[in-house]
Amino acid sequence: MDEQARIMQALGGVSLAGHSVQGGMGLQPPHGHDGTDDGRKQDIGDILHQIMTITDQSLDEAQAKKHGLNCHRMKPALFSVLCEIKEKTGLSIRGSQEEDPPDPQLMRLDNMLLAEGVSGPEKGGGSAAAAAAAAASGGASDNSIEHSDYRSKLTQIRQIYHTELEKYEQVGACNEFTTHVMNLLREQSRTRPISPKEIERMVGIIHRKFSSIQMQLKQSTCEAVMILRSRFLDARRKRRNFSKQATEILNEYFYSHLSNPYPSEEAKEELAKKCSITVSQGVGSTITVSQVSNWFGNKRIRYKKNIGKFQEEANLYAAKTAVTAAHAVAAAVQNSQTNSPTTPNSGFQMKDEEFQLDSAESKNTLLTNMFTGSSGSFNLPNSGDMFLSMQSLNGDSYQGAQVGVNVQSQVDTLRHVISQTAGYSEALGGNTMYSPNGLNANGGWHDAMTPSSVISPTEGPGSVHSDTSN
DNA sequence: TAAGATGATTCGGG
DNA sequence: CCCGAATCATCTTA
Repeated sequence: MDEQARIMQALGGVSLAGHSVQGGMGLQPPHGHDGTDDGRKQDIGDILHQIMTITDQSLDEAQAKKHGLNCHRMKPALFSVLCEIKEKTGLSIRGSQEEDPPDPQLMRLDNMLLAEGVSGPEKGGGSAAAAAAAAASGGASDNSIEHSDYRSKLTQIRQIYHTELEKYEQVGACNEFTTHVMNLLREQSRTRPISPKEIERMVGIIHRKFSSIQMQLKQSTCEAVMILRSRFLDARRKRRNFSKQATEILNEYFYSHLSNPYPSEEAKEELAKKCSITVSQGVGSTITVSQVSNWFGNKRIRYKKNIGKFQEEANLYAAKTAVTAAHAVAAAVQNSQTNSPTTPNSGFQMKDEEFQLDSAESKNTLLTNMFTGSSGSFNLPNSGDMFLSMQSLNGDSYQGAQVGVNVQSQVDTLRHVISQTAGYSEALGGNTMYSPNGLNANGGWHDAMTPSSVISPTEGPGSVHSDTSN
């Protein structure tokens, strides 16, 4: 290696200048006055030349020459000179490289591979990978398809990594190579001085080389994992719109609980299930609870941000819900008439007079009183606000009011049909779905408590509950 | 292809 | 941990 080159250089220095070998055993300065010196000089120059050119020759030739040199009468002298040179150059060599502290980068890589479940315990790697994947996904996902995909890819990487690593570690490529080099050095030690320290150093170099290969392996493994991960995350980020039915279900719920659009955990689950059912026949994907949460989060914020934009949608769903509720009521009528035990709308009787109230505010207050037992302490907009918003945004107050009236009358007629359960009363009496009644002056829902135990009118009693506000 | 819609993510607050 | 808000990235639509 470079050391050899250095020695060669030193030897070259001997042949050219000769000063560096002053005092060498039996060797005289090349510029001595003795006639005999010329002959020796010639000799040495010859030998050195042979040595220098030995690498240019074929193996056989070199072998032969090597033997010749080995047996040369000047060999011991030259050898000792080389020893001396080496002694001197050795210092600089030694100074040039030592230190071998645990590489911080290597440690980082190791840690990462361990964390990613690549270099961890062999068999349990799957779970580690899953954990890593779960961590990567924020722990809130159950998209098992992508998980398994990710895991299998990770396993692949892991396998490649281990087989490669084995080549360097367990199979002992490193040791093999080391012994080979040591043999070579032993062989060479006959023609040139090789100290144990030097061998040690050589071994060190080899080990470093191998560990740098290992490092590269780890590095590229890490890279692969990172790429895989980013792809995985990208895939997660890649969104697909929900199916129309799913959106409809969510919207129905949202607008029928507009005063408090915070579905409980169970409600979310139920919605997710419902949406998944309708979705699955279309696309085949499922909607998770967290997706429902996302949806409601987005919906709330966007609705609040621009109520006008959603007014039409709100009206649509209000009407739709009212119609659905009408069916439900009709069914309830039948049920109550037949006194069917399957309908849980048993005891709770709503007084008609309570439904005669026109003001949304008083209605809400009343409902609140009814269900919470407290006097309306929160800040609700009056019905004027509600139509005002429609007016200003639709540019047609009459139309907006008309819709409200239509729904209202529809609801009113329904109200008189039958005494209602709490759920129906909210669906009808508290039919705030087409107005932002739930929003207080600050634009927040938090104060607008709706009657507890709200039941989605589209489903009948006891289906999706959303009561507790958060 | 730009603009708008929409699902997902991130961040700070309670 | 949930929420609102801001933002990102993709999908849809005109």
